[in-house]
Amino acid sequence: MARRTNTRERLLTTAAELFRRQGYAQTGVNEIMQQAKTTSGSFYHFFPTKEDLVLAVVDHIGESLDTEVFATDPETTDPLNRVFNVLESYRRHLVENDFALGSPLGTLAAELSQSHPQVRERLATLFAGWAQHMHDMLEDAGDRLPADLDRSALAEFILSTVEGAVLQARVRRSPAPFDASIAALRSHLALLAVGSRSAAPRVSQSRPTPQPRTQNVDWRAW
Amino acid sequence: MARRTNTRERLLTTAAELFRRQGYAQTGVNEIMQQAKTTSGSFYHFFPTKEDLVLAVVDHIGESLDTEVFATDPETTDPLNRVFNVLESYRRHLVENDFALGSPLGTLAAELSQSHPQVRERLATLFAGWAQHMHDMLEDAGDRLPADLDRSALAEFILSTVEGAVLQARVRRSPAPFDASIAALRSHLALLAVGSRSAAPRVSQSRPTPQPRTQNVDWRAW
DNA sequence: CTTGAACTAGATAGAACGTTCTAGTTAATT
DNA sequence: AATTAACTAGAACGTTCTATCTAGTTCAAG
Repeated sequence: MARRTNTRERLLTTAAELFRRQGYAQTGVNEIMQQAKTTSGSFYHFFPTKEDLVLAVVDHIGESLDTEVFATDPETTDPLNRVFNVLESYRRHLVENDFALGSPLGTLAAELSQSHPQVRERLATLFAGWAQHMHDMLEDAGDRLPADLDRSALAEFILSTVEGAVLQARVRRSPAPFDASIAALRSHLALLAVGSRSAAPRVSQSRPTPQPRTQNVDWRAW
Repeated sequence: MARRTNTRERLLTTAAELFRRQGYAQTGVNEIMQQAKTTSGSFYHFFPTKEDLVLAVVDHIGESLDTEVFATDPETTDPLNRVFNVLESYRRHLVENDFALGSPLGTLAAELSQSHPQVRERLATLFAGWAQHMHDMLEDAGDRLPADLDRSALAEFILSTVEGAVLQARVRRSPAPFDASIAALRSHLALLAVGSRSAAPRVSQSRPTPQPRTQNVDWRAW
């Protein structure tokens, strides 16, 4: 039976944004219904409970990780540039929304991982998927990183850093701690690359002052 | 007027733990009252609203940052060891509570930084204080780190990493992503130290298998 | 002993919440 | 045109929540 309306989709995307902006408990089903311009009849036709909705939202986030965050940018062939383009997309979401939006995974994870086991399970899968995507990029870097480097561990490290960096930026309402964190990550990868090659790229240790940037500057640019 | 009972303190510590374990919205004042063995009369005698309580909890967390997390351990004089002892204390809280407790700052920050401006402000101060403490330790490391290294940025980087690492560990219910993140942080500091000295410490790039550890092993041990 | 501020007890109020229910309307299928 | 499943509308329900209210008890100070 083909779907006849887009109400379900409207509820899903509305809820996704509201949850990301203000959390799960702070977002009432009434608010979701109003903003999605529908009523409780439709809401409960598509989602038996509010928890079913958040589970669908988590799945939806999982899809957008593949199709948006980690969508292979054909113009960026350099794997390490792709790594920092992902981080840059987190930064863009922060500043474009005045630090009102958290990380898509992080906000729900912090709030629900204890009380909603099903949500926690799916988020765990998505975190693992995120790290896997990052791992693949690091693999693609080939011999530009040391052969004995644990790329899975490094991927989880990068995930930790970006989640914490978003959190700090949100609370401080400033891009500074985010930028400092990502700059240090750049420095780390540069140092690793130094160790694995004879030609040593220059690594600035001083605080960067990031500018609006285009997509394909060199990954050591900040 | 001297305080005659410890009810206020009981409410405060009970709320602090419950908020950290299950979040602000998930924790009702009834649950706090019951677990603190008092009634609503007392609750609202000390805290006019639930928000006043969480503000007091945040202040309480701020104090315990100074007195517990960053209390100068007199037996650990090496500044870089002190850095990783702090991170180790986060790990201990995680495993000793089966990943049920989040970071004291992180849990409230993720949930309330958008909807409760006063909470957000105080948390911002505490994040800055955390980074300042960390910065001081890095300063204490003196010439073991490069002279031109931005120690404030590095401190914020460490904070980002540990907050994200706790989040990942909570969601995955495993210490592995935490350990991977902290190991990478160790590696980063080691690499920085390499660059600033002639004698190069050995840095293992392979995944660590952390053991229960005593306080004063060398900071490169993992 | 009296007074009064500090504190406690617990019933109850009043709003907000997620959810249910009945009565529809819409549109594809036969 | 009739049928039927998909979907919508919105009032109402029952629960849970924070907060209030009244009536106390306790205890240090005068």
